[in-house]
Amino acid sequence: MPAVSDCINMLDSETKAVETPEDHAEELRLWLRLLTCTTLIEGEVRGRLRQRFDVTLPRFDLMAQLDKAPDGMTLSDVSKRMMVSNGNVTGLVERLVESGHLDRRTSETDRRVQVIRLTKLGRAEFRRMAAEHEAWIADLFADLTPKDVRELMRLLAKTKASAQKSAARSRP
Amino acid sequence: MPAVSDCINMLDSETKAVETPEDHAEELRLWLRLLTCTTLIEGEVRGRLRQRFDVTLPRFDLMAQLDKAPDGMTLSDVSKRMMVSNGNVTGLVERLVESGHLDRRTSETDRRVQVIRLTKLGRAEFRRMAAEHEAWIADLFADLTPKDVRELMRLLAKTKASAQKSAARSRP
DNA sequence: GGAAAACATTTTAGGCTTAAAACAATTTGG
DNA sequence: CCAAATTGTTTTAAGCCTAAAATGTTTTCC
Repeated sequence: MPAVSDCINMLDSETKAVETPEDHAEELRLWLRLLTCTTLIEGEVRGRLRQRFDVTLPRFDLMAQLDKAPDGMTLSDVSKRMMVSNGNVTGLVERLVESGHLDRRTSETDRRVQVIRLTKLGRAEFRRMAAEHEAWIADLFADLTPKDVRELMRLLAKTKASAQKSAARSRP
Repeated sequence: MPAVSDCINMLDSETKAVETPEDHAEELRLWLRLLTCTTLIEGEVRGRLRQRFDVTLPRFDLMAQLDKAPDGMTLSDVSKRMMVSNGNVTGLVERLVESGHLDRRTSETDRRVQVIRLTKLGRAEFRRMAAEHEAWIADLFADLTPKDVRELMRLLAKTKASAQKSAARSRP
């Protein structure tokens, strides 16, 4: 039979991970910095889009998706690509159809599906905005060298893969 | 007097930046990847907070700010730290006071100012959530080596500085 | 001292966002 | 074939978020 002191030691050692949890302060700081960068840039782009073109960022993002898909996309496609909820897309599309930027029609092969496309107006306006938008992004990242950009791309790819794995683990 | 062909060449050369704009596709891709990473992680954290603690991410973020400030913060401080609008904070605080997590009082030295603090309940609940939250973040970044983390920190610091400079340029 | 500027917060109006439930159409498997 | 599961979208209820205007307070500076 172990002595009392042994029991205490065993307990301490067994529960160590709980009592003195590992230090993940670095990862936490990294996450906060990542979030700060994104929030900063996103806010800047949002403001410039509003001031310059009187358009919201979500509308711009949706149009950007459609610009890459001349044959149109389904609402589900858009929702997955933009990583937003289905209901969100429904509302966004509604307003963009209303303003004449989007064309929405029910698929002829599957009546559940709505296919949306940019209208001529929508495409023209998007192209005009996209050109300036690209210049803004270039300016926001202007202090990064090409090497910095490559390195960030690599590390963010790794981050994305890591996060996706973690997300998959959390819902089997 | 220059020949016609010279005029054309001059025109081409002078308008080159407009006609064949510089290629900033790399920066654009970087921005999209940055945004994807953040959205992915943010969505994951949001979902886990909701499922595990029935709390929203903005509430958690606000409580995190206050946990670091035992003497409380003004609404403006919070608004700047969280990089959200003033009105947004007003609403968030209202709901957290309502639920008993926050204490709000008018400053005695400046009657414009509202000072908010975590209540005992608020602090206890936050600490409980924060412990798990830190583990989630560690897991989401699990595939990054310590060197990756350091390098990302460095590059994101550079990115933040670059974006802040660009933002300052755009509103003198 | 008092008008004007600056500041902190709230209000307003509109849009964005989500999760969950509801609905509609298609596919699947007995 | 047809009931059950799946898929695509919309609806609902609640909360988040912003920009701009409004309100109340303090500071500045003639």
